[in-house]
Amino acid sequence: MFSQTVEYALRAVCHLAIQSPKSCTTEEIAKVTKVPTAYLSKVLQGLARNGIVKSQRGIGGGISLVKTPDELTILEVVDAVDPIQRITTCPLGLKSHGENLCPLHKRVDDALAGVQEAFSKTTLAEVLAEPTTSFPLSESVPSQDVDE
Amino acid sequence: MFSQTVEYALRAVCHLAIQSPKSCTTEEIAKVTKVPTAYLSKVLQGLARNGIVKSQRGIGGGISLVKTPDELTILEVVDAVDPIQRITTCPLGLKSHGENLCPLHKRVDDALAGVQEAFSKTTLAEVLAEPTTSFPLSESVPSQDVDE
DNA sequence: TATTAATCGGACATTGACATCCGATTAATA
DNA sequence: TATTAATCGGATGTCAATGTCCGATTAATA
Repeated sequence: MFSQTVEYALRAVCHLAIQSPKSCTTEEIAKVTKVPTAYLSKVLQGLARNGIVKSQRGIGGGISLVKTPDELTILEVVDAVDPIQRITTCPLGLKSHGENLCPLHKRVDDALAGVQEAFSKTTLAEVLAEPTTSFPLSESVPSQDVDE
Repeated sequence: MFSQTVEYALRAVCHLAIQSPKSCTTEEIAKVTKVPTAYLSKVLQGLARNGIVKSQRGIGGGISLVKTPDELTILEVVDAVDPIQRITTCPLGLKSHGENLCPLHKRVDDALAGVQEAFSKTTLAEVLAEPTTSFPLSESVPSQDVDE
């Protein structure tokens, strides 16, 4: 239902949020998120083109978030790599339906709207802050931060 | 987000529900739903394998619904051709997450659950009964049924 | 200025979704 | 029993998503 690319992008952004505002190399993100390095590179290029991350070439370079984790929603990430396509006009091209979707397509579009709504209301910061026994990308919940 | 095949299957089942309990030929369904005939044939075969429709070869044959429209949900149709895959275990294979999804994957799975929930609550009969200015697969709302 | 560490972007390979075609099969009926 | 109307299922084609590889480019620094 969601593409592999969306899953990869979310993992990557999640790691970047954890490390924020530090930048990370593609290599490092790939290792932590278990995404094929070469493909992740393409995904990150997409995120960069759409203003979610910025990239810096050369020594000391890497990828970092453009926004802070509390300003960045899951929806923005999803839409950057694989936009949620709402149904705006009748897929059969029926003239009389136009903007006014028939009940069938209305139900489907409502489902899409629900996903969009849910994703738009969740920031990366919220995902990372949520108290839980399992922490994104990590085998254990980070206890007290050791040091930096 | 939803596959072309899901869209086609919903259209086909919708027409079958309108004609229910009559059976229709693939050719006829294809014409009304504007789906490529040969491909629709494959989609219908899938629906038949999964017990949504039954098919009858030979003269006077065709495709018909197994259930009545008020017993058949959108979810059953969707799941028959392209099942909504919930996230049951950590996609990264992290041992400690197991059943217990991290907040990131929990949000994504919640979105899937929402779609599943919505689709499971809508029957084909409801879709066709809903008062509206646009009727599924048709340019005009069927006024008084002419005759049969 | 040479070296090193990093991303960029183009070419290519693989796979699955979407789509087409057609001979085989099935069933009604003249 | 021959004809006709219908689905079935296998072979094939096309294209986008996924994934790999590598030379070009960029920037820090010794």
